Amino acid sequence: MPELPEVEVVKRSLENKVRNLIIKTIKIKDSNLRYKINKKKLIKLYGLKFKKIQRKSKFLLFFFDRPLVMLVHLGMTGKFFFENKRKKYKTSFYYNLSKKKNNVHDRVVFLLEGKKKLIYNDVRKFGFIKLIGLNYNENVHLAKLGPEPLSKFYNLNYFKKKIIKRVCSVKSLMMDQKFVSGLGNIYVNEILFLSGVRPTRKVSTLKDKEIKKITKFTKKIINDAINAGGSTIKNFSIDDGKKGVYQQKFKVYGREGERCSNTDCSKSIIRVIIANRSTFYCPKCQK
DNA sequence: CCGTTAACCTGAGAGC
DNA sequence: TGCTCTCAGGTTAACG
Repeated sequence: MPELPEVEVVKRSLENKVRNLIIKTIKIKDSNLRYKINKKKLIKLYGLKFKKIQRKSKFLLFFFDRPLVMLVHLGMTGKFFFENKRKKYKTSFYYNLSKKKNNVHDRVVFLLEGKKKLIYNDVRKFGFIKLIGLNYNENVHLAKLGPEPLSKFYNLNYFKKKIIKRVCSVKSLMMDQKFVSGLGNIYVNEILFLSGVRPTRKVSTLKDKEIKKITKFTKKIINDAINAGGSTIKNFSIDDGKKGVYQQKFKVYGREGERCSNTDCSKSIIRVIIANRSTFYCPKCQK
């Protein structure tokens, strides 16, 4: 589901709600996420108090008043609900479950003090929750991540250095979390459109000027998307006022057959498959 | 090491 | 109404 901007919005939305709350009990309603939840490990969180939440690329790290870290990846459809007596808050990107009870995909429920709840809900179960130590940078999921798109290390020189030995398409490269961490299918499509670069281009053929555009528009789009509250797809209802609206700005993603948004272009957006993912571009504006 | 493909899981929406 | 098919914001094991 979520790429860097959405995970960042979840982090910001959740942090103030759970900070300093103590976990009373954890109910595992379905342990079969991407990795089976180790219940014996997870109950180490009983009695611990939530402190800060950190985001690393598409991962969330929950810190406590003990040296333990809860590592969460939302996969495609993972989301959090926060509930208090009066209200149920959803983090953005609510998958449409309008015809069914919306709690059938609750997987893990953290019962907090004051009858508050933090609920992890995940339709497709591609997300995961793991308990790790403070040396989280050595964790297998985090150790090999490339720089974040907003980092100063993601620039022309880095890009050129990394593509020397590679023969893949620019789309595949940017989806590779070891190259740059946090981008996904939507934002890579959008970045390449604004950069005027066709997703199928082999990285060896990229000109400096094009790489500069790609890094520049990466930062712009990711910043804009965070400021827009991320993108909300298949949304049914968001009741905490934090619904993401960046999807209104999509120029190519999901727009197969529609006219290119550039005013001087009359071509239609086409869709191809790259690395098993839908890829959208304008055949005229993207060279 | 690199690139590609399939697999993991569940539901929505289109077409018939 | 119901069946079948394709698609979905991600990651990674297995293979050449």
